[in-house]
Amino acid sequence: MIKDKGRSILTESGLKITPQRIAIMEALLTIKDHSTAEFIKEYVTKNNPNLATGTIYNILEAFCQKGIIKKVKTEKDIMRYDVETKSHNHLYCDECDYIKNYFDEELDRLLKDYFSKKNLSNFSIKEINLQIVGNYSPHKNN
Amino acid sequence: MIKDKGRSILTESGLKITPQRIAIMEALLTIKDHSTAEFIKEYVTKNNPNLATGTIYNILEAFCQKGIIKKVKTEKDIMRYDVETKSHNHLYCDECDYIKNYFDEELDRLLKDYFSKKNLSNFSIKEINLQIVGNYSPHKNN
DNA sequence: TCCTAAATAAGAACTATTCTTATATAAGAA
DNA sequence: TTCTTATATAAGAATAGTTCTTATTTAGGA
Repeated sequence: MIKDKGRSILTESGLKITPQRIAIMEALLTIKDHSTAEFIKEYVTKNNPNLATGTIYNILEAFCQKGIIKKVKTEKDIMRYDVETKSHNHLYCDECDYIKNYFDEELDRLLKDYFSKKNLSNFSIKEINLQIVGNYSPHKNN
Repeated sequence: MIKDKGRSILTESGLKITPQRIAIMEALLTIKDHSTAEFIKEYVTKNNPNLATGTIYNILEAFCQKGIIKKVKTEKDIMRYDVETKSHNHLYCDECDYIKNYFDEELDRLLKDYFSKKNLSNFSIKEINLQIVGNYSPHKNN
């Protein structure tokens, strides 16, 4: 069950287990898609009407710092949060602001090999994000 | 001269030539780096103290639509504007919020070839942006 | 020179996010 | 279990980058 999965992720992270964190964890795992804070708020406040907006941002930030989720920036400048931890890149639709995960191990390897050959002076690489911008059809909105 | 270059870019674009547009064009060409709207404002208002903030955004937006410049978002979520039109990717420093252009034709070719082989279903690629996030040293701030 | 659509100035409005402070609570200690 | 205390949360004010509104000005064609 998603609730148990969420709870165990929290336990492993070392974060205090609170109802708010469980609710947001559950929302992230259920929604799956790259949710905005606002969408998460809508989802979560159905059952937890008093959950404050600031708390949502606090919790999402805490999850980011523990590596449970990752921030993804959209074309339209709103932060979205990604629960997928497996290495992947993103397809950005520039019309509907939808982001789709793009898994491609071959591509990952290609890039990794490429940059390990290169030596970027004065720059140590932490991660490489490939934004594939284009047009997703049919459009999805959330 | 930069002023002439700016003016001729404007003429080619078909945009009306106004003192404000010339000033911003000149600023972009002089600063070169990925400027924030605020930095451009500071630069431009030295000689044009009445240039309104909204006008700067309008003009930058107009330039973007004509393809003269491109928007680039930083790690800290502030919009920056890039005058470089040659194909390139970006090095993002996650500490000093500096963005450096990264030119690499071999990489461009590699990616282009890779995705022309692939067939992403329901998605037509317009452009591929590689964000190379890491640590730029020494740090630059602006 | 005149005309008109387009551009600008000024500043209010907006919105995603962060901050502040008082209150509540998780979870280890006794 | 109850107590303790550092941590988390609620509520809403504050912030900041950006957009919007409206009156005024201006570029460039007629």
